[in-house]
Amino acid sequence: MAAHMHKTRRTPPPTIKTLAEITGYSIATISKALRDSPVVSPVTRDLIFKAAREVGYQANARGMALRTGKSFQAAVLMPVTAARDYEWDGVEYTQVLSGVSQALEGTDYRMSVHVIRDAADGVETARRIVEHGLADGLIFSGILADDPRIDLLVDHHFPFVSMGRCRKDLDYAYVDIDNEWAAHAATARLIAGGHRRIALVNPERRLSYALDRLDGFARAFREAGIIASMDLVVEGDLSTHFGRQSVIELLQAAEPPTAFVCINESTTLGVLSGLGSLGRQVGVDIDVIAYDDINVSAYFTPPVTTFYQPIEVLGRTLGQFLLKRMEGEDPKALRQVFRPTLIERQPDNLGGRLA
Amino acid sequence: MAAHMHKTRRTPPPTIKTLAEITGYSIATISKALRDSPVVSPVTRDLIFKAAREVGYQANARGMALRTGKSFQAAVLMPVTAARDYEWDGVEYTQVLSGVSQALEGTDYRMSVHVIRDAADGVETARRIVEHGLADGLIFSGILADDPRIDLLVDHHFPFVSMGRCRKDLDYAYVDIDNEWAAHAATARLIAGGHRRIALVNPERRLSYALDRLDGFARAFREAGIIASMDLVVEGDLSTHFGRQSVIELLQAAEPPTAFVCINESTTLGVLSGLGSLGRQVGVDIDVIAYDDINVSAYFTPPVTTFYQPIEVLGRTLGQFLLKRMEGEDPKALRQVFRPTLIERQPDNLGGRLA
DNA sequence: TGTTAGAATAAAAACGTTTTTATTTTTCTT
DNA sequence: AAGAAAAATAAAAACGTTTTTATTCTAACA
Repeated sequence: MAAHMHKTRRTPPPTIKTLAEITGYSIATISKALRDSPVVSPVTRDLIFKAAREVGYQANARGMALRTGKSFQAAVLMPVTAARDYEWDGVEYTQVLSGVSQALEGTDYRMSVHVIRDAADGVETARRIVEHGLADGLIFSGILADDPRIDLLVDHHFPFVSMGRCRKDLDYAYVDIDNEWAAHAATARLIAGGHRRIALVNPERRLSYALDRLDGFARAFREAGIIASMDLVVEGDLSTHFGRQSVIELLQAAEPPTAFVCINESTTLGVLSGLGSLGRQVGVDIDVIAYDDINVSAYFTPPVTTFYQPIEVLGRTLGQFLLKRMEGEDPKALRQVFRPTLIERQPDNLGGRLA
Repeated sequence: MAAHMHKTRRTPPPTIKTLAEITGYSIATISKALRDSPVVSPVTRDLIFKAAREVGYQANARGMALRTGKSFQAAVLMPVTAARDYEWDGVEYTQVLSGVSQALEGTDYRMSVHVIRDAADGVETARRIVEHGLADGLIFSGILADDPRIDLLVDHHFPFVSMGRCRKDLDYAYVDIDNEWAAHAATARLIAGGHRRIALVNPERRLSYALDRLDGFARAFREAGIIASMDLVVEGDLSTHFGRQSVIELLQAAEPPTAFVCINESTTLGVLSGLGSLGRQVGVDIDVIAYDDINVSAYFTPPVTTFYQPIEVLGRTLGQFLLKRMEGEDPKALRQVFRPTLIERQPDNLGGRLA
């Protein structure tokens, strides 16, 4: 299809020196003009810009990098579980990357992705990035209640934005989902539907948002004046397998749950699969409220009530915040907590039989 | 937990010049020694390495980059659909990134991810990467039957490995899944089970692997001496929504399908959802064979037969090939086609009633 | 009409490498 | 033991910027 224009690319790309020759100014003036320095007169500035546009000048990133010590890289730590069998896990990360990349569009920054296998790997990678100047800023998620990466970066005054908050009171920029609120809302909804024995499928407790969810869960019971079913809280990786196993175990309890609050769609699929294999029907024998990562809960049979927050928006905010942070903005001004929206797909009251 | 060692990092990181001062050699000798040049004597080489190890010397990437003109970046083009509603799409890309990153581990290369919204964006991004030297090599997927990116990169002698083959006979490195084989195997299995009217849920026809699948589909019928049900081939994005819609439309046909071959798990979930809403039971009224991206088909109710190929392995191979390609290896030596494995979860013969 | 302050521009140095060229040292010939 | 060849090392240049310092030019002042 493409008519071969074959731009016999033999001329090296124009540099600041090329512009100097064309315009007759020195490279120092060219550099200052291009960076809009006030010391260069407006008329020469325009002249130089025109020339730059004509020859299609693009600043050489390597030259800039060496001189300034910057890398023009925004690094993202992407967690990937080592467990071979749970491949769904981490799936929503494409959305994060997409969002960050959107925010970076049009800037000099590129997005580099560093895959991390576990928490220790994450700290190690963060340290390498800081000490070797592999990037000018960092974005990461999976925040622990006490996250060594945050300590490290705050210590080194390295610009970063975390997706999630730790439980320490430090000055850093973050973007988060209001997990306490969401867990509370889900639990309260089920309690209002008549449920008393509610299971919470939660991540490992060292994760900060696991605690947030526990808090919300407990608060809903407290506000209703009911003893919270803390014995029905299970913790694990967020795999489909884990969801399925949890159901099978919990339903064998002496006082089994009549409802489930699930942390993500992966576990939810497992929960539904487990319920199906035990012959329990969602909406009849049991209610399920989930958290919608990748917008697919509508297709579960039956569709379940979820809380939904498009991750891409978080990603975009992360990127925007990081840009500002790298320009030196106060981290305390760069914080945002998103509240997911409730999508009601079921009455969540076992058809009213519990009310 | 962490005892604050607080490495009052005031000394700048050691450079080649530092090593020169320590050892007494010139920076030229240091550089050559570190790069294992044969002109430097073994004894001084060892001396210099020892010193380097002692002070923890790490070559400055920016200096190297400027001098050599390389960027030490391996770029990956990550497609993200603009469509707001289909968020599952592209989900398996975390596996690709994980694999590539594994291959790059321990090398000087970093992985930079460029998000692309559509085919045109992909070409544009590839061009920018080549012309501005944003990376030393490129990995991308979603190969079109006639893919302008491949033409562009071959033209410019730019190192790349594609995930998928185009339909032109060019010298380039690729990693692919044997889609023709897989589609053939799935279709043949259903034919053997007694099916005659089989639907194929396929991607858009401009994608190279859509054609591969069509070929395999048609071949299975041809080999069985049966007229292929080409009227039951549907093409679209690979969203859950599309899968569901396809089922609903196809089952209204005069001669509706008795079986479905699905391209990925996202569409499969849609297909199952559609079947469920029409009251059809998989394994009873209809058979479904799918392609397993993210290893979650086991949890569908009922579990369906799939072909499975861990994407991470492809990613790792992509990375390994790219490294070799960047070192100048012949692209024709860097080609691999993976055959997925069949995971039988159903008899796929409608309980024998068709045989 | 010289001085001089300020504006505009130029020159030079620096960032950390690699590579080309030059110099010194060692080893081999005879 | 002198000379040449080979081996080892050093010096210098270069990559493309930015920044600091130096120079030139213009205009204002006395």
